[in-house]
Amino acid sequence: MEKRPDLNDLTRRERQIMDIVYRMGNATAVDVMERLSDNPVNATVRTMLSVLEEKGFLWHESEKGRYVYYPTIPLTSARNKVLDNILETFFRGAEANAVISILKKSEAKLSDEERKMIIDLIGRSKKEGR
Amino acid sequence: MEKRPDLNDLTRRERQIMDIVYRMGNATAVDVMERLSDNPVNATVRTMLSVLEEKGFLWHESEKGRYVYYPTIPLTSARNKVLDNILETFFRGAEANAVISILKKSEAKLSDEERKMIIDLIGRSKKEGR
DNA sequence: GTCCAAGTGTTAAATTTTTCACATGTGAAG
DNA sequence: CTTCACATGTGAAAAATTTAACACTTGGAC
Repeated sequence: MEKRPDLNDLTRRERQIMDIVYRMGNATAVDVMERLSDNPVNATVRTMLSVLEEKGFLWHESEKGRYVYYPTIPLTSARNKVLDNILETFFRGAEANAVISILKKSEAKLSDEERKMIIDLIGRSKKEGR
Repeated sequence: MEKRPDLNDLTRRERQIMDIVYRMGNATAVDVMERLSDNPVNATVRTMLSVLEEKGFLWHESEKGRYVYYPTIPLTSARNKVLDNILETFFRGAEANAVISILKKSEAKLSDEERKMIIDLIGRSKKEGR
């Protein structure tokens, strides 16, 4: 039975690396190395990338002789997963705080559509809730 | 120079334990042990709790001879920190998706005040943005 | 084709994390 | 005040993570 990759099982270093890959969309060993604050040696990073691939978190394609790594779990799934997690452990019953906190950070960036969608959701909650 | 505790520096086990403590508000060794899915021995958990205390993530008080552990970083700070992190690495430019995703999960749970506050924030963004 | 800079895989060592056995301390009941 | 169930602290082994040395490939410039 092959275990499905779960972002919660990552070790510290693995997590740092996956964060970089998600942030960039894809990444080579050099990309990752450059962004790690404690400057590990290139070979080190490559080993970790291989490990992550073996564990099923990454896959790569070879482009002009260098490997470009991509996450196997798509960004959108990954972020919903992690969001669920922090809601569950840090925001139970305080979801509104999360929403408010995010909105404060991104005030000016909402499109009209997004605004509408959010207001819709709130309206619906008003009807049902209390 | 004493380093300030940073939730991003946690090892895997440490993170599991801190999650439990945050979830419960406070916790004894037994509490933690019971909630760890792979049933480590009691002494193991206690060692980890000591380590976490030494690193500055927890403190304890003794209550009828047993230690009750509390996070040093208050829940509200902690959750803002982790929220920042995931917004940064997973939701850049897609903050609205985060908001929508949260609202869908907590539709009925908003108080009138919260609803108002959220709508306010959205309104403000409308004025400034575009 | 030859060369070189820049890749890669592998293996083993170094370090860190995690585990647990064991000795010791403590509160409450009798 | 003795006892016992249930705490705690510690030290050292075991396991896991992380590092890097070394040997081998590969693409592109010449």
